[in-house]
Amino acid sequence: MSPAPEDVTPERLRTIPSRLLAGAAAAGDRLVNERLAAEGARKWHFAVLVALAETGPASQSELSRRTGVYRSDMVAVLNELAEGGYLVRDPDPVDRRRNVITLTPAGRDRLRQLDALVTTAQQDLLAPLSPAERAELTRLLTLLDTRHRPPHEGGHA
Amino acid sequence: MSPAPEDVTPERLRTIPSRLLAGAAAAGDRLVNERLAAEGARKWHFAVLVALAETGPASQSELSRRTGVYRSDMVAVLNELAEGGYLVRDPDPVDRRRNVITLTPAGRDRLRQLDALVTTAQQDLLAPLSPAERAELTRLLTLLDTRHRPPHEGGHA
DNA sequence: GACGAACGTTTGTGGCGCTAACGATTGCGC
DNA sequence: GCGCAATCGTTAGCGCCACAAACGTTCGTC
Repeated sequence: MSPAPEDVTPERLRTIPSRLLAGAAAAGDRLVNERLAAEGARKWHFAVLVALAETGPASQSELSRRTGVYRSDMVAVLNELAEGGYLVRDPDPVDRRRNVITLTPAGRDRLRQLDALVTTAQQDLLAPLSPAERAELTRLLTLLDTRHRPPHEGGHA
Repeated sequence: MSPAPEDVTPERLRTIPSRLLAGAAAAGDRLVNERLAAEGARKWHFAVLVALAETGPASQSELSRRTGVYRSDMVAVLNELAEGGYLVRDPDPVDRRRNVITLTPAGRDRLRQLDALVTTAQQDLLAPLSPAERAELTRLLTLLDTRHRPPHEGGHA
């Protein structure tokens, strides 16, 4: 026990890293969401489109692992994207438990559109920082993220 | 099958600052919450206790501004803390619209207890970083936070 | 005395992370 | 072959959190 009577630092709340992180993350989410919402999209839509564009057609559970969206919630996201004609969901002939999700040309266009919005949102978010500071922040956050990863999804390509 | 030249970089999802921020913030929140939950508390309880300890008795709306908890949600938080005997809620004699929230001795003890938990959680969160990196991260996050503040609540105390 | 604003409170909404369960299918051990 | 555990997509639901809307009370001001 360390019995310090008046131990509370002034401005204590503003110095707690997890609170600072939460605040900055909220600001980033707000920026991204309001821009995507203007086009009727949410960040998950973007994440799924990126994942599909990066490595081609994939199953839902693979998309779930790569984007961080839960398989339960992935269903609705894919429904919405399919309604917009941005992707198609076909049963996998080689494994009939799975669906094969494939990006359509419209989906590629949509991705380019949303990507532009997300990119400018990032610039606005990081506007208070110099280029060197942005790079350093990104580096530090990547360190934290890779170190504090949820259990599964380890190594393979 | 090869995508367009202007297309997405591999690992694009892992390089988006708002996503990195969200991931790190989630890790921090998870660490803090699971420790506080072990004592039957949540981070709002801690935030309110800190605010009260820093500047003494305050009204609910003032606590709301200082902690970032919405006035609507503040009600329940104060109810829970009052049930535990950590603070008392009295009508303000000089302005009968307000309540004066006052920390009890038990509240001070509770604060010390929770503060210890939160502090170790911060250490675990920042464990992957060197002391210099932790300071730099805190500095950068503070810059982002102060620059991206919600509208109201400008300067004075 | 009327009016607009602030305060505390209740109620509701939507996003998000996560759990539980279920039917269909698969691969594995035997 | 056959049973069994695991995987996949899906539905339903919970809890936390940020936030909006509305209401009665009270204050300040005119």
